[in-house]
Amino acid sequence: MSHVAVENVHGLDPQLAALDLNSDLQGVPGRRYIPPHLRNKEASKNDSPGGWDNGRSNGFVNGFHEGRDNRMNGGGSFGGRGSMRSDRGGRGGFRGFGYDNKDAGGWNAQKDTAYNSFSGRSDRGKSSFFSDRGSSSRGRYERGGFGGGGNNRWTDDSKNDEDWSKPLPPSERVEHELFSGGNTGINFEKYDDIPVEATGQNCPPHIESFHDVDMGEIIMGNITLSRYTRPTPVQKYAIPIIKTKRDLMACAQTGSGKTAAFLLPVLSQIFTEGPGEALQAMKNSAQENGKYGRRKQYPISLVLAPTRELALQIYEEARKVAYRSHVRPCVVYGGADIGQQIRDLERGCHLLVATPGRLVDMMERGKIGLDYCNYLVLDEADRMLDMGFEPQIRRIVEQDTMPPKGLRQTMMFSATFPKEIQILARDFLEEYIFLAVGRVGSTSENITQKVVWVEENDKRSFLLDLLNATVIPNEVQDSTAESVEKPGKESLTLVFVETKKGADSLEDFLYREGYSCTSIHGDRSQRDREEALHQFRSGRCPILVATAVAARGLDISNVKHVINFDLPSDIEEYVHRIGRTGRVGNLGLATSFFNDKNGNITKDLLDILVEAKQEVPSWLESLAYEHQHKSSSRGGRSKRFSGGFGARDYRQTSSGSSGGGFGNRGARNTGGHGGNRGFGGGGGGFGNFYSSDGYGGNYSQVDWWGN
DNA sequence: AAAAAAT
Repeated sequence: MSHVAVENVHGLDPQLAALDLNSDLQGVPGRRYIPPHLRNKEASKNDSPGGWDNGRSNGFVNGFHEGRDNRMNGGGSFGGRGSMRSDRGGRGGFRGFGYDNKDAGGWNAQKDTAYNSFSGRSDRGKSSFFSDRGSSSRGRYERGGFGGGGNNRWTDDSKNDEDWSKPLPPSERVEHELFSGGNTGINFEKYDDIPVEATGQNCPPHIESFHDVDMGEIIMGNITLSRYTRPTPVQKYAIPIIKTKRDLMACAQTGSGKTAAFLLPVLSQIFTEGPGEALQAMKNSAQENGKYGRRKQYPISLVLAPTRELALQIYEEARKVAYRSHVRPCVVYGGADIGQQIRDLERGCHLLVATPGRLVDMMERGKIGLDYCNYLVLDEADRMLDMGFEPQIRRIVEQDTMPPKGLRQTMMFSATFPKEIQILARDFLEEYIFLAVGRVGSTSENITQKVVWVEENDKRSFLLDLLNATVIPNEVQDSTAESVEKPGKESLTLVFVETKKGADSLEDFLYREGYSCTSIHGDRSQRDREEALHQFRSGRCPILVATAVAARGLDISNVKHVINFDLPSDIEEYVHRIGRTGRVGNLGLATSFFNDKNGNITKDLLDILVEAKQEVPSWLESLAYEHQHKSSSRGGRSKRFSGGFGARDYRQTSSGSSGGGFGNRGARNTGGHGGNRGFGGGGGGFGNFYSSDGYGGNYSQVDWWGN
């Protein structure tokens, strides 16, 4: 479901709307990159110790006050506004935005039709195909098309006998489909001094350029098409490690290019080595089942991810890296029609991206055999190995036919990796190399982090003020001249809440307030989830209200602001959430609403802020100190708790960062909950403009979980 | 107590 603003109910104050974190300093030759925490120091000094800030005229903006050009773009192009809400259950609206299939037989049917018409289309159809492309994602409905690289028929023996390291012929259409998305210009040149730790026997030297290691013709071509110029820090280290067939546990900050760090070398290896035994296994399978009948697929590589949308995203990325190769990537995940996914698998599957539950299902149905899976990747590995997922991972990796560790190559990636999970992870690794780019679990300094004290009852009105200061209502977003100057400058805001119910009600509220918004959480149908993400990505709905489902891994360009309407209860979740902004060298802003309920995260949050060189509100420092003395023992297998074992302490080594956590303990006597936490110049600056609309009282009667 | 992940 998506909400598009009915009208511009909130006037736009140009001065406040100037949040433009992806600012002019980016990409301007000859001008030095200045990280957000170092910019506009003069203004910062004026801030009260309470931090957040003085109000509307100089908050949020990090020194960039240039006004935005407020041009009309006829924003209502989205169809009948009155029907905007009809999509919640049904299938209203949205035609013309990729949902142009009139067949109402379920959303999976759309894939079929899209694919059929797609594949049936000759190049004559190209012009219309190109021209109706808004910004990026052509979307999932063509997946399984030619995108995997062109070998739609593994049964074509003449092709299988070919050298997998040689590229297949190019296709202008596929190329355009895969690579016409937003430019992922990576500004990691500035990060050469980032501390890197690579431990383990015989760790190969890192590379400085993609040309420093032989990844073959296909990969190099696709790197060029993807407009990757230099490897990011994690790629510099992970690529040679993976190329030398080593197991790997890799930790690198959000948005630092982890996906390509494993896809490039893994696919490079597959291209070099060819299908091997898997080919014969598939031929046998085909003979048993009839040439065009059911075939069990034996992927050479498996990538596991914790959410469906992340799996889809990795799959899309894999299609790029596999372009012009013999490797056909597939993706399977729950919530979508399994028959459709099976048919896609049967067209050939050499690299499989999956969520665990659906993969187990596929294995039990005999559609997937992991017997020849030589490459296993756990993305968001700490999540995949925590309590919710660990049994399923063991089921897939240890209790089936996958080659044991030592025979297969196992790689794990995450931005966070609590020590206990690292230990658990060793079960799946052999002679592995531990790689930490930056400190494990730390946040990018490209993200300006703000923590502001907001009582539960004030959250909604505060959010509105925040949005008014940082979001341009849909109707006045420009799409013309300025966009040409700064491509893709849409400003997206991602609002995290703790519960599914909370997501529904907050989206509803924002909709009633006139904002173009949508929401995503695990109780939505898969179709709605993907639709919401698409509406957000495309900028159609520049506000997305989300639960933890969107916290990890999703790479959405133009997310300028992440708002923790509710703070999460553990610091890893916080790190991943705010990591939806400030990606690949861009700047971002993260604002977190903090109150009495968030005591459990106080200490870790403080550590994170200090580590990322962010301003720390003095009240937070005080609370952390109090909390440290108050709570002592709490248990939990996958959590770190209590004082002294904070966020920074689960690096594998204990070097560096001695103390320094509490910059100024003297401040503790400000009294914790005392008056020092003001957020609007002089207590309640952001008044309760909206508190009398009948919803505040209602809200205060429900408990913390909305029950 | 919540979210996620198969049906």
